[in-house]
Amino acid sequence: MSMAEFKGKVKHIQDTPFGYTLSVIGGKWKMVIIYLLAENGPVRFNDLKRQIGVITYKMLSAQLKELEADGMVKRTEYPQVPPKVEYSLTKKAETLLPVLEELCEWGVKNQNPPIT
Amino acid sequence: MSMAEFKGKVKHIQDTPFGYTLSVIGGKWKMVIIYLLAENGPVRFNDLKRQIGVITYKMLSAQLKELEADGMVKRTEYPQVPPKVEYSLTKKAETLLPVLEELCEWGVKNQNPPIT
DNA sequence: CCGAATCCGATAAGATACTG
DNA sequence: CAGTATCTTATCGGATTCGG
Repeated sequence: MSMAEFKGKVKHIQDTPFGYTLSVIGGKWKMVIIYLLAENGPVRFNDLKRQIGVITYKMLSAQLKELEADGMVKRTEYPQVPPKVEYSLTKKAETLLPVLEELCEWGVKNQNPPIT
Repeated sequence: MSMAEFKGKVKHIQDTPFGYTLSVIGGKWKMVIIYLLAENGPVRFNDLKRQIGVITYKMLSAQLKELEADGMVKRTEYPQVPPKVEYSLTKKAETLLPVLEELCEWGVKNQNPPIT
């Protein structure tokens, strides 16, 4: 890598705080999962799948694992038969809810806007 | 209108205002594109590609088309050689910027949190 | 030349059967 | 019930090509 290649190099979005936010909530289903966990409290795996509707087991499992790794979702396993696992939001995730509310409000205002 | 007001009323997330918002900005690169257009004003195709860094021509082109179809991005073509096309945000997209700003602030607060 | 479409191999996502 | 394993299908990345 030469000096010339560095010259005028733009800072990549991935390295910004905004990029961090996107890495945490930018997955295809992550905001939906957070939205539903916020509404319906601690919820079991299959319930969550039913609420999302079209997601597959594999995707839900993967997204939950990533959200857990990023400290957004808490996984609670109850040692019983049949197994019971509940997912809920962490405090960190709850600090994001007001912003998601605003995204929701933006949707209300822009989904079927009056023709002006 | 808040997220909580939809509790128990809607079966599928995609039919809610929040689902609409996600359909508009939920694509893999869409928030990044809006963010960069907001910061750097009208910008040309290849400049935008350079700023994003890792995106391919194909993806950038597709995402811009979808954003344009959703009324978020304005495409201005200048009839000259070599071709020049500038992309900029619409007023609709600008109403979303305060929310994106909050997502950015959330990233600032949560990217490298103190160990507690 | 710049913006963008095309072709193709690589990768991610979907469907569903299966296990502890 | 809560996930995995496996196979199929759709999407994406990268190079190349095209059109103005």
